[in-house]
Amino acid sequence: MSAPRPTESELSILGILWEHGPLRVREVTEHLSRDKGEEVGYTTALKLLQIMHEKGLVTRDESQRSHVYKPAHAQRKIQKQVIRSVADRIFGGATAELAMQAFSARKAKPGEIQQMRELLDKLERKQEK
Amino acid sequence: MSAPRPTESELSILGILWEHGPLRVREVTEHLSRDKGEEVGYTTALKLLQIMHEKGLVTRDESQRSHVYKPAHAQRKIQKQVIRSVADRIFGGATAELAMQAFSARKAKPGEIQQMRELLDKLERKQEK
DNA sequence: ATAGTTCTACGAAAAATTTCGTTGTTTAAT
DNA sequence: ATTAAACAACGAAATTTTTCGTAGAACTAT
Repeated sequence: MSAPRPTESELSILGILWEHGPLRVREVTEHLSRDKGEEVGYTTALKLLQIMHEKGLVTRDESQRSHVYKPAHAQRKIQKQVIRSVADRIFGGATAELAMQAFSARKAKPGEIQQMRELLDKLERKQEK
Repeated sequence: MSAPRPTESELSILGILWEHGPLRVREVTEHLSRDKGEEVGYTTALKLLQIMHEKGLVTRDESQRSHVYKPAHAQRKIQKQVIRSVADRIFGGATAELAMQAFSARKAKPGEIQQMRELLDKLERKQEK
């Protein structure tokens, strides 16, 4: 029962749910509209969430009249899935290359550089064994 | 005249063209089939390339009967575009986070770790100014 | 109670993307 | 000179994804 690959819109919704916790359709609609800079219809968001529910991409609490949705899978898991897909398509599979491009894509904060250094140290230690 | 955002299939084709140089439709078809693990029709690939040509995603040399296609934009440019899109959707815009996930996605080679260290040094020096 | 609002469910329209069949032309082989 | 193979162009079918309208149930406030 592996999760089907989310579409673009579905990824947007998952992003919203991960960032802003369990949400009702109305709230998802608002976030979606804001992110997109363009009004999104309520039933549009509803339908998307219903489909995602069928696919097993989200779970929902139906105890209240307005159902409350949350992602069915860990953010890390889906992120990794997408990274692999992108890497395979346009980086020739080179995730390290992807990582470097990503780091250069926007100005890094000092904390982020430090964090990356620590990651590198950890990876290196793991290798030496 | 900014490049329209490529679809998934279009990205796959761009990936092939970047990796294997200017190609004819037949060759693209073969790569596509191989990557996908499933036969792709010749006219399917042809049509995609024609559409990409209309959109300005590829250029082609028509001096020979079988046209030769190549990407219209630098690999780096499109890569960055996709990275931003992915980061905004499911990383809350955090490209640094995306980078770290990517680096962990597959086992890094020693050279890659070194390369990333150098990138960090460079970025840090740039910041200190 | 009645009217207005909010919600789910659902089907189907609309739009976007991908796949394919046909046609006519050029090249290659017999 | 015929026949066969390879090609571009094109339209349209097929599929996938997104958007929307409508109906009916549940809740709210008068």
